[in-house]
Amino acid sequence: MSAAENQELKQVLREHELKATSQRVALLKLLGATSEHFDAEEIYLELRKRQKNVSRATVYRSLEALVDQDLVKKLDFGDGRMRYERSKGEDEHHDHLICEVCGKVIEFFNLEMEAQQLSVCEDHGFKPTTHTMHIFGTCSECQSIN
Amino acid sequence: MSAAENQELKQVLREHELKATSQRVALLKLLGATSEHFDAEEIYLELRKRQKNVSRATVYRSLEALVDQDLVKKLDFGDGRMRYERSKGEDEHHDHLICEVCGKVIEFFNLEMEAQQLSVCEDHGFKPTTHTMHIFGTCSECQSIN
DNA sequence: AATCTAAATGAGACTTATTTGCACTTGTGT
DNA sequence: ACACAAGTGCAAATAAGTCTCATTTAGATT
Repeated sequence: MSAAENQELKQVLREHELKATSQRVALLKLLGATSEHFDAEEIYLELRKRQKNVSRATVYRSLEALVDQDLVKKLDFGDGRMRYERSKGEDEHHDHLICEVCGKVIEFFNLEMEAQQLSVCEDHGFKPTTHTMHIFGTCSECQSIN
Repeated sequence: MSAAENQELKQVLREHELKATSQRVALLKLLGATSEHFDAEEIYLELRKRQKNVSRATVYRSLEALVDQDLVKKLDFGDGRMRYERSKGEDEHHDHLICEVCGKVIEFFNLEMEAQQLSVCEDHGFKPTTHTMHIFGTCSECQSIN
């Protein structure tokens, strides 16, 4: 259906020196359509449901390529597999609240905190490249269900 | 040699309803003697060097038991294997600066940052249990070597 | 439109980290 | 000393991700 969107995604890929294969377009479309944080296996299964020809290897390789190009972000929630999300606009960095009950992930950004991080790095003469900040706990909904 | 330390560690284990086996004592002793962050394989190899009878399965199972009892902390530096460190005194929480060049891990604690985290949680009606904050980058030594 | 070629893909074998099933061993309470 | 649940060792099993290599394809070239 969304032939226009497809063209757009192909263009994005080409701008990043990546061949615009149907697999990559489908992958980008999938990640773009949701704010969920899929793991590689979920992506693989979902793509299979939609278009037959994708392999796990391609999912992994495409994800790596897209992460390299900052089109996709790779997240580690500490449960043994990586999650992926479509990168939002430039530098739209955020951290995560992760509900241990329902698994929901809430994104947040806090300037003060980022500033504190830089200050800590300075104190140690440390030059930061990236960071991960994950707060685990119970989200408001799961608290009330309780 | 340190018969006294051994007794002490056995006591600690018993207080946590864990049988004080030689393997667990050795494991605790190893982790207690250093501020390094070992992975399971390193622990396994190191214990083997010291006393013959340990298996990987036991290392993993013991670590799990010790983590459950908060005697040991399990850390995820995002490189595909878990690291372990002996828990320090009560609530002696800290976060990590991780050098991507030499792999060194620097621990830090910043009260402001912890406060900010609580404030973020409050904003979202989120009840936190734990969090991980890892800053990746280049440590001062690796910067000067450069 | 047909052709060319480096990049990408699929299938499946492989690796690495961790878990599990099960028979055997060992702390520890009595 | 004894009994038995907790703990252990071994090897086989998973799980996530990587790699090899033969085949396909996007996209540049004619």
